[in-house]
Amino acid sequence: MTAGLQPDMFDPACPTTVMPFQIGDKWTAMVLLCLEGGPRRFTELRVPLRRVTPKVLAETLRSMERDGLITRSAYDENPPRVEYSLTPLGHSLLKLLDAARSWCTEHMGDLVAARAAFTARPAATGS
Amino acid sequence: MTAGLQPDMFDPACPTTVMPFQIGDKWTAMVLLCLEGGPRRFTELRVPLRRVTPKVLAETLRSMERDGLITRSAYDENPPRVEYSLTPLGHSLLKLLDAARSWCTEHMGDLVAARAAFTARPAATGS
DNA sequence: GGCGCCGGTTTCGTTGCGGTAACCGGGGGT
DNA sequence: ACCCCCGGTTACCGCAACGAAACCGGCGCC
Repeated sequence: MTAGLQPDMFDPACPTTVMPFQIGDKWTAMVLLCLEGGPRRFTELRVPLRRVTPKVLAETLRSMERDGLITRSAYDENPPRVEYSLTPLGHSLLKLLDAARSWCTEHMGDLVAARAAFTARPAATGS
Repeated sequence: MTAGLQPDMFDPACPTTVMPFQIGDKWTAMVLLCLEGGPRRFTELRVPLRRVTPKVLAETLRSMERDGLITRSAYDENPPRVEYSLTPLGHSLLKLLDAARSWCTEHMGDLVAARAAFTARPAATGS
């Protein structure tokens, strides 16, 4: 069943959006996650990331390839087929990403609470 | 001895600049590191981060305060004194930052090598 | 012959982060 | 009177990232 690549697995309204992390470009972490279950094709990657335009996805994949996180395999078939898969380096980065995700699930409540408390500030009633 | 806050501890030429991480804003991780050894004042923070302008540092500190990573303590003295210190949440984030730094020291060689190999590409000599 | 699939590229526009420079207010030193 | 210190704020600017839309070439299908 395509190993859990649902169209909305990266909902932009997901609260983790507010978390203070970034791995590579905006979509790098999500690509990493999508490739965790094995190689994927270009259009296949656009499904869970369906808001991303081909241009941006291509840029992301290029820089990830350049950094040795993924490999690109093009098969001369018809229709053309291109598969992206994680390298060992990509896998190791995935572990770090998991650590970051653990931090998020563990502390997101604190962060949201801190923001709420900050918004409801004393408003500097000096007078 | 100000616990190791040297002016060049975050050299912009540092190779870790190429690493695919980001915690919060550009300077957040460095502020975290600077506060590891105890509370620091505004101008004191500008020493190791001496390239950062007061505006940007203020923005960074504000958002960190908003997220509950640091606390701001203003003392009504003369000259005015303001101290920033880590919260427990900030400390926990520091641990994650350490994990990221470990990944960097461990895999930076791979990444640099991958980039070098990618630059020296076969250049698609189709003809 | 026209349409669609696949894996992109090209062009253009917008947005927002980061940076530069100047200024501020209150006090103290000389 | 003048300047400096501290902890900022304000106005302005440039660049790179992100995004929308259109296009591309080779092939198969109908």
